[in-house]
Amino acid sequence: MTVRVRFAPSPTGMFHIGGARTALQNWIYARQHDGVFVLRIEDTDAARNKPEWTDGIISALDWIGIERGTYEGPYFQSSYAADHTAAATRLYGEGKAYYCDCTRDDVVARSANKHTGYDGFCRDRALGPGEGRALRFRTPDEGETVVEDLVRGKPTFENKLLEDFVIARSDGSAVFLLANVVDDMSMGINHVFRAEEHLPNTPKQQLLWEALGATPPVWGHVPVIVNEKRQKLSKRRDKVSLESYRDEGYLAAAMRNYLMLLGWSPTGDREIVPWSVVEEEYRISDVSHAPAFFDVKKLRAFNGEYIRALSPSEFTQVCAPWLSGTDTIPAPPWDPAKFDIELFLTIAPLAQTRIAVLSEIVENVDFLFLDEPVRDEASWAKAMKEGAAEILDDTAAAFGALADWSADALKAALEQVGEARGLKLGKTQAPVRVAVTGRTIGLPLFESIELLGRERTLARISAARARL
RNA sequence: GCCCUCAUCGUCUAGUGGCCUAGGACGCCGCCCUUUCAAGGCGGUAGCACGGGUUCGAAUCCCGUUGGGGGUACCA
Repeated sequence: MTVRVRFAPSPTGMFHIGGARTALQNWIYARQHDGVFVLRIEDTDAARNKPEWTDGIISALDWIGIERGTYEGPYFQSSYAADHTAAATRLYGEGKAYYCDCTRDDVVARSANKHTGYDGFCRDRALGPGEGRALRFRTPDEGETVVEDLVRGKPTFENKLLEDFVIARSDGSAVFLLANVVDDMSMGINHVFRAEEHLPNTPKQQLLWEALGATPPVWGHVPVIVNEKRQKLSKRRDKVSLESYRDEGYLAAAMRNYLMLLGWSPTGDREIVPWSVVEEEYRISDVSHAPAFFDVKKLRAFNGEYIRALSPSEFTQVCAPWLSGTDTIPAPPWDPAKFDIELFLTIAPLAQTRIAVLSEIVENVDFLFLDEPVRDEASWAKAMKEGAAEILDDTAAAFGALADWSADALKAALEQVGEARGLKLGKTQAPVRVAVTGRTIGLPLFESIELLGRERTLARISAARARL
């Protein structure tokens, strides 16, 4: 039997990092078993779906390593609507479903408790199809439904506690529970790995598989990812879109590595491992049963390590989008004509160990391409204290007289300026750094000044001096 | 409320009855290096939720308590 897994997102918003994780889990399982990964876009909620979200899903999958062309699909659930209604009709015809004209209010009014399920009011009323009538699946009154779950064992549900749930709306369209099962059946899906939030749906769907005469798949329900308050990541409260992390400058390799580490770890005392190791060692059955917190700080640390591991040319390549801007990444503050790739290439290695996300490259090199350095008032206030004017004057004179405009010579010159006043280099460099780069922190000063050149450096020092 | 589910440092985890004086990583703290900031090196901080069993022996097995999470729609 060929393993067939699927990833079935609905295009209702930006691509969720939790979705990326389940996609990866399914992907890995398929790879490990020489199976097939199917992408199905569940676009049946017409009110909330938008085509652009579908493109977003596909490109996000691409970015994370699930490249188009290497999987089956995308299929669109909306194009199988006829199959869904046919299944609903069949269930009705076989007496496994019945029509119901109760409104939610009716049900609540009869039950006293807002959260009680449907009470079966219409079970034996033998209603036919009609206006305002939804089709409900008739669940068994006895026995239990056991879910075979690769991560959780055998969650067991008492059938009598399963309400008669709606499978088709009054307009005839199938709801998620049914459509999802019908498509999985017709697409030959035999393993379903998804987030734990779907576990309560599983007995219902399993009943549907059986009622439709098929063998249910093997399930695997992975704990959800939570925020610092230990709640499921939500689009409203939390930063969850994969795209936003991408645009901030997280590397796909770091992101996927981190995502897989939520609830799992490779053998040995290691965490940062090549993707091939993950593909080889990852076992869905080893995934932790408890929800995991999405720790951006740790992601950042991972990303920094991945960045540092890049070769110089790779580093330049991945920085490119932030150096010019894209549709979703803001353009840098400098005039594009002033950008000098040679200067960037020279300074890049100094920046590589200093940034944790790629977007930070901009503030590290902007002084080279801007006509005027940025004005960071906090930095100015911190560095331009008493004595700063004299240091700037002395430095301008010393730099101006320098025969050899090199980092070493510049450093020696500034050291002399400091020594004359009994200051350590750490103190002396501060006003100069702010005058030249605009900020109190940044790349190594003398290398930066060497690249900036004598003319621009002296101009900036005197401009700062004039401002004091 | 009801159903399902889970429980090792602040966080992500290793651990599957003796290798545990509970290991690693992120974070945090300190020291070294140092022109700022990083990086790097060294060291430190901190945990088996609680209570009962079972056993010669329990973080590991059982029961209970407490606490957390998910679900409870004619959304997906």
